[in-house]
Amino acid sequence: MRDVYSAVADPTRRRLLHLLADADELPLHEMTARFRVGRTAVTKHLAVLKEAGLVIDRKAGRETRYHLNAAPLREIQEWVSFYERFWTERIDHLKVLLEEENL
Amino acid sequence: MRDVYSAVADPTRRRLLHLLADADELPLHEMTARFRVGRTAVTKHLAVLKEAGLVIDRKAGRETRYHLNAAPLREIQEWVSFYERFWTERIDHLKVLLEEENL
DNA sequence: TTGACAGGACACCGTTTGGTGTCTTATTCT
DNA sequence: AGAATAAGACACCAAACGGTGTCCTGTCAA
Repeated sequence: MRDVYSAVADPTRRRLLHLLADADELPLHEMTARFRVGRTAVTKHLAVLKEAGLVIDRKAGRETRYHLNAAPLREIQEWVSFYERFWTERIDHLKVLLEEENL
Repeated sequence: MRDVYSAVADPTRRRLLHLLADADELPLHEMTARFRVGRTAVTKHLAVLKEAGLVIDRKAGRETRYHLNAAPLREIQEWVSFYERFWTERIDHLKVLLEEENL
């Protein structure tokens, strides 16, 4: 099983997730058509996403269809939400208030 | 400048960010002490974080002190929040409701 | 002033990554 | 039945990555 952070680190893989977000289910060749890179490369990216649990694939005739599974992204959301307080501008005001309180 | 997603993809770099979140400012040697890897490796990781704008460094005497700058993480938060609706269980109920409405 | 400490700057190395091309198999269409 | 399409399975490659060790230069303290 693969780390969800590194799965999402690649821009091509993020684009793949976005395509799947709009389409519910897509066959490999249809996705490949929207990229400059070849089929083999796209297959590899989808394999990485699958290892991270971000996509589910099933065979339908001669094509392999992929489906989004966003659940593992929760880990990233929770992780990043921890840092939320650091970019809120209110933090500066709070700092001042706390300093005043300590005096 | 470096992609914030790939900057955060490495677990060691995420740990570095967490250390800085607790400490406001830390010199290199103090961070190195908390890792198994050597100083050179830690320096490289901090360089990556700096390229992504996630840390700010300044020289103080013979030590280099690092400070967290979480702002670039907003991009990740916004990106991941787009997928939030996919893991909310209410989405299933909404789907059913929309289907009923279309009939 | 001499030694210890902090860290920049390299050179180096094995592994992973993102990509290619080719061959083969299974499925669909005519 | 025969052609075309979809995709798995390899082998291969250059570049990036994460790490090391070594050398050199400032800076602080005895």
